[in-house]
Amino acid sequence: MHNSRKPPTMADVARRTGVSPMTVSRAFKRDSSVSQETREAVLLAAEELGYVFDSTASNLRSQRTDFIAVTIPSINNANFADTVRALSDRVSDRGLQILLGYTNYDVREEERLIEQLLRRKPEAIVVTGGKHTPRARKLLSNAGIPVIETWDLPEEPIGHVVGFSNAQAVREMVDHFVAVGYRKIAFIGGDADRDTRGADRRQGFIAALKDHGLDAPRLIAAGPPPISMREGANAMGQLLERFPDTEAVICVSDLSAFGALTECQRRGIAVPDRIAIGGFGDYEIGAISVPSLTTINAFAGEIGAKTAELILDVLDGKLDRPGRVTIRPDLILRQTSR
Amino acid sequence: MHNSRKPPTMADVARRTGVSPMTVSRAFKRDSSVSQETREAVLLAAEELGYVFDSTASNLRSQRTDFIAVTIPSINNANFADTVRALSDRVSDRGLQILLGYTNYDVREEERLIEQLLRRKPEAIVVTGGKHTPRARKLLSNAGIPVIETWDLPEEPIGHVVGFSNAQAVREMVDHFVAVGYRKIAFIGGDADRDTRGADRRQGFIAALKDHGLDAPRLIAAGPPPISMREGANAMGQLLERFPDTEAVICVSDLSAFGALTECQRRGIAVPDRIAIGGFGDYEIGAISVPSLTTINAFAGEIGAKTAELILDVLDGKLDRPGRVTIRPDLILRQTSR
DNA sequence: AGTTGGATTGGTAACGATAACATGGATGCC
DNA sequence: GGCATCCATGTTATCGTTACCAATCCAACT
Repeated sequence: MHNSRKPPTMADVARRTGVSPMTVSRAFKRDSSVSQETREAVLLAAEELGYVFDSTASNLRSQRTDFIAVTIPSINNANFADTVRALSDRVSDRGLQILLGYTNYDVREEERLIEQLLRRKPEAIVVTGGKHTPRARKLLSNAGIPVIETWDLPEEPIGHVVGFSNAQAVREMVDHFVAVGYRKIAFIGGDADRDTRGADRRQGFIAALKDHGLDAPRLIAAGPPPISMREGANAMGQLLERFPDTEAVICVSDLSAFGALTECQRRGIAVPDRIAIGGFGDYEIGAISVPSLTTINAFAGEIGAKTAELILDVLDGKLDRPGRVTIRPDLILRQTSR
Repeated sequence: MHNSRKPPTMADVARRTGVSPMTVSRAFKRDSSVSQETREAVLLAAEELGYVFDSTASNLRSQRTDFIAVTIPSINNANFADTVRALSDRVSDRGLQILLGYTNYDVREEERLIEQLLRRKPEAIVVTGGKHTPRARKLLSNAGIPVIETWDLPEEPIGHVVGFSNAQAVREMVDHFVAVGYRKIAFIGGDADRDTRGADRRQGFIAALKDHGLDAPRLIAAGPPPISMREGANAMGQLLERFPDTEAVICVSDLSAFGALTECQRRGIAVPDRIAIGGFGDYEIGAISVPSLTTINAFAGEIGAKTAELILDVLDGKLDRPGRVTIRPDLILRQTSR
């Protein structure tokens, strides 16, 4: 019943069923023209033989892999996970599979990853962010497949875009904070260059303060991305020591914001009465923590969903020029701020 | 400079370099015997032509894909993400790439996913958990590649195992809780059948209570997995209403435990004085929350690392019989319990 | 000088599915 | 009845790389 020989091929299934290999091939496709009867016979024979469809051969001959390549900065981030999940859910029933890689928030690693992914000949490639090495840009441009940049609004997109302005989103939080009376506002974020979206948020923060004619910005560098809760807590400690009169702090993500909140709790500092806290990303923790976190919802899931739609449209030929889907982040006011 | 023709192949690169396609192929491999001079010439020509190595052809001819297939219940879970990250980091410098899929905590979906992944002809397949449909078991057994079950200690493993006993881990927490004087202990978890590791934890809980001769267990079903913070909070609300005299509660994960903690905070219930809380998984939130969470560290990263080691050993022929790596979870006592 | 051996390169066939085209038979329509 | 049409199936060649084997070259040695 079990043989330790070579695995069976379509030819074997064909022989057993008494049809041609071509018919077996058709039986394994969804919409191809095979009689119901024949298909069932083929699939039965395949199951009996323990035949497993060989994508590698199919990929080469048909020049289709049904892969959608996706790069994210970190696999361990609920925002990006939400995007990937929504994307995956919406393309998977079309037989497309996500081929995922992560860059560790490093454009050099992103370049390597992109090259590696393109060798697999995906049908489309989705990258997080709009900043890339020149070679990465070139690789993407020449790949001959749809390219979608997400989580950003690059000025010179490579192809399609589904994203939002990180700077603008933070600016709106600053506007609100100023409107309700906060003046001495700080920012907790990562080191300058690694996390480009984090850097954009900081830029937006600095620009907004300037527009409001406020103090020189109080910036706390919490270390290389991703900024953990722990690092957010440490950064809050630094902030309280270096700028004790700070009235509000905006953190690069809800994770660091929560860390900052806990540091205040440990020190007996009232939030938001003594200091207000704002986060970014609308992670679940921000909704459930006590007090709950003021934050910005960037609609991570919707980014994935819209990206999926866009990809399907392009692959169906329904969209022949670069698409640009702009997401409008929502400021969510909760208990850590007025 | 740019042509909208067909993408170049190795033959084009060979022609431009003045060598045979075979030599081009060798130039793209790491250790193959090509003179330094030739290799550089080939790679230069390739770059000039914008040639991108075609894995699909390579995969078919060499019968190697360098994929490691991995199934996890959810892409949005820090524990599994840690495992995948450690695994990925350790196999990627050997040129192996993770092919990731998620099952939504459903063995039927797992079966579908496993079949889909096996079609891609991975070098090995890593599955989370030790419970599968009969057909999934058969697919894995017959795949002819190393199979590694993780995050569990199945009694009849399919192949290799890197994991721990979920039941035993929770049992040890119960033992501790009983030792320090808690008697009325509850459990917050998911619906019975979906999350098999969660179900094992509940089983361990029930068995441990019985061994200690305690009350009928106070079980709160928080809904289908994954149990979110919000669901943990709701479950805590239910628990407080149905069993107001409960002294301690063990939650299926740190996320639900944190939700439960916040519910106590909202209701002004002292933790741990009025009720103690234990979690599972040692998520970052448990270490940083105020109060910090008593939990169980299952060494998610180490599971990934050991799995990687095991895979590399098997692929190198250094291990010819099924490996079984047992992880010993750690009980971490923090502020939500005595 | 002749032989051996290692390093480098080339020629040929094959991996296993399917695109493209062809065929036979049943059905529909005037 | 004759012809067009459609459906189910078969035949052939091919996708682009690389395993396998062979050939060449040069240095080192007897």
